[in-house]
Amino acid sequence: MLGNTVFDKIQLFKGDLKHMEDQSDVVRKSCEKAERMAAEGIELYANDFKVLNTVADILQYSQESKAGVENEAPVFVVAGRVISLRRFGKAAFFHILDRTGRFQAYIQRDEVGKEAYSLFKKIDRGDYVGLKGKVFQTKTGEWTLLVNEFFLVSKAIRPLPEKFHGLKDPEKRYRQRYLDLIMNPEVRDIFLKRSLVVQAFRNFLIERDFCEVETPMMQPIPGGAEAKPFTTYHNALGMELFLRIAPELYLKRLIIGSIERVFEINRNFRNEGISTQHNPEFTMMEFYQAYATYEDLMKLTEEMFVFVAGQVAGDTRIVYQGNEIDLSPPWRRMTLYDALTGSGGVPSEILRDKEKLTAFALERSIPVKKTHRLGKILTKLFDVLVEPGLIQPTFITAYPTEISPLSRKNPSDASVTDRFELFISGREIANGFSELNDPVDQKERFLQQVADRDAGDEEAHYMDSDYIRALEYGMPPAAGEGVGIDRVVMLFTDAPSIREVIFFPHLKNR
RNA sequence: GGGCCGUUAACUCAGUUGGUAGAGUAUCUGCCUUUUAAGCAGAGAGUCGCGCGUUCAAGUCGCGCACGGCCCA
Repeated sequence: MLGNTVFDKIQLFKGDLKHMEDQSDVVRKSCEKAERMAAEGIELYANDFKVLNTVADILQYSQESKAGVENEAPVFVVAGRVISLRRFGKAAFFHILDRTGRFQAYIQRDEVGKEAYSLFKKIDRGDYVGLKGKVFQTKTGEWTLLVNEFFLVSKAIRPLPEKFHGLKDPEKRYRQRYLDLIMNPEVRDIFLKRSLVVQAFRNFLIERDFCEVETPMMQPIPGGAEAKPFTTYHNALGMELFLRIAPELYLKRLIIGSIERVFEINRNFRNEGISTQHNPEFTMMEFYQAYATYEDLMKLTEEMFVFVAGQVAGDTRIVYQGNEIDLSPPWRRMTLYDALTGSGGVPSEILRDKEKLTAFALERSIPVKKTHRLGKILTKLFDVLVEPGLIQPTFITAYPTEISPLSRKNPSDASVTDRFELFISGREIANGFSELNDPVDQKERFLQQVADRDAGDEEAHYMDSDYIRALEYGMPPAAGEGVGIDRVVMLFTDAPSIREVIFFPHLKNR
């Protein structure tokens, strides 16, 4: 069985850990060196060094102090990883890295004493050390910690990547992200910014009385989006489960449960291709607000992005891959039909003619299947002909009802829904709509989806009778929206690939 | 799924028309108490991604496969 092979691999891995014979020469020698140190009574992995300061504390003090006051200077107690090392016999310069940054230290035998200095001589780049001392300025003016007491905190037995070129190979950067984070400061900045983006979205919604919740990641019926799900199996329940493709139907159950403003920031899973724009698991923020319409949400979205931009970039103008993007509202709005006939160049007279539209698409080698209904063909055309050109923030509205099975129909034209998608830099960033709260209409929409699925559309929605029943208890009018967090982070960090904003993007097994 | 490119020491990379594998960093030894890719002298370190083929001889040529990157669908 599959399970056995997985366990076999784990056993093999344990074996590798026990014996390091097949390691490289460098690692083998480091292991021997560490063993010698341990044999001398040196604690390689002590856990009693009490850190009192960060690199940021020292930097702040240095910036505020003036040269020549070192006598009254405070003693700092810091720890960090040695990331550079320049030895001069009886003295050395080195930089340490902690969570707040990097700082230079200077150690002299005459300052720390012979015993501590002989320990220091056994230190390698990559080791964690603890330092006590005061700051001073070197000849070149760099603020530096003059080490008065020196401790080994944790020994490394693998060398860090080369100090000047660092770690470049993208595959190694993703598989060993910790090395990427140590060696490439800009990578650390990207992920710190990601944390700020998430915090900003969260604060914005909490400020407006939204309640943050968590709904199932494992669902008996995958719903809320058109996508292929991952499947899994629960042994005790004896049932197949799906990793969620969207939280939508659960969040709307909470709206029905009178949590009238609700949001979730969490992972979705879609069993589809991997590219610079797609990871199998990605972070989505969805929020729902009772008594709001899709027009309210477009306005809210503009305000939200201005807020996030302010928190993260300090400006509503950002540069993404060479394009300046201006997030200041109001953003352009146009219907899907206008976009297609406008920059899309589709003749308006064929927009509702499936035959002619299919021919039009195939002429441009846009893959359209016979099973596709009109709405789907329109979006395929949009994806190729319009989307890449939507650099500045743009709301596209009035999506066909047949491709929007959870959206409320437009009151004056039932063929389209009160829905929008937000595009920035040629990519879909958000999707929102007035929610369909009529259980009878919803059931009919699901039935149509089931028919599509039977006709071979693997991405069509499933019938979710439990959700219909919830709607039958009455749901207030509401509007909801999903925001692709990874793509927003890409915008604010100028990242060309989604893999640059996800710590551990999925790769094939080695 | 298709096309192009890549995979050589722990890291970054050279490697000519096919002829016994190279550099810098890192490691080890010695010297060096204000360096910034510190410096000087010496030494060790490789399943050239994997397999098959062509050849007297393959890191190099051919075919297949694996993994990765970019582009296209």
